[in-house]
Amino acid sequence: MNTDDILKALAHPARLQILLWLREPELHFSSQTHPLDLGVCASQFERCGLSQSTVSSHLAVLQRAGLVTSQRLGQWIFYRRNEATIAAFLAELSSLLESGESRPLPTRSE
Amino acid sequence: MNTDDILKALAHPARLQILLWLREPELHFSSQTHPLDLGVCASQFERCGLSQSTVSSHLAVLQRAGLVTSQRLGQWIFYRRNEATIAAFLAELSSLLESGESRPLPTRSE
DNA sequence: ATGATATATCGCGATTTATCGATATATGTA
DNA sequence: TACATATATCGATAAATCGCGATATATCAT
Repeated sequence: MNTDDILKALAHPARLQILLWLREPELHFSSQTHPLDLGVCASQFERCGLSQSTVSSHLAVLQRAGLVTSQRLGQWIFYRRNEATIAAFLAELSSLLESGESRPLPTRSE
Repeated sequence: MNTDDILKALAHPARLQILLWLREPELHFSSQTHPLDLGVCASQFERCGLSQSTVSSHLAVLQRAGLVTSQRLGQWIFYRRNEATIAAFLAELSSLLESGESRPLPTRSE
């Protein structure tokens, strides 16, 4: 888990969008004929408006950062989020960035 | 709070390093003669190995992203973390990226 | 006013990233 | 085998980012 690589991977709107779409495959990719449990077909992400080759390149960046995994099934390659890496990254980033100050105690309301 | 701008700002090791240094000013900038409550002098960050102009540019990126604020005092400009924005960003990123399993999903304004 | 210090901005070259079309590779089908 | 489909890779161009020195601006001190 390389935090710098992940931050770079997230620093492009199309790549972030892909990760967000993959949070709810059944909502965004219901048109896919194959079961969504396998993942989402690479070609599905061309809906972001970029060409096939560009989308392929973005998926490679996400995969190299460890944010997604892929699985070939016949001619198709299905992509899924790598929840373990995503969770580890969020934990790491929070740990790094969060204020070191001891938090003010919550005030008791009524 | 623009999540995309913040992600881009964090996607450079020197800028991330500056934010991390600013978490504990008394630990990293004890050499500063001025009180650290004011913030940390811009020139202090040249310890990352980059030139004065480059450091100034990185500080401007952090400030435009809302991650730090600055305060002029005489010839010096003191930088501090903007804890509110940092916390809001972390909350937003977690909300966006965390696994959507059995959880209401946020909608994203482009 | 002069000079010194701190920071920002400008201008430029170097590097990286983004994007595309074309092509290569892998698989499936007839 | 030949053809179609899905994806990756290649080559080129464009755009963005990075980094620097030089310079401008603002403030302080004398």
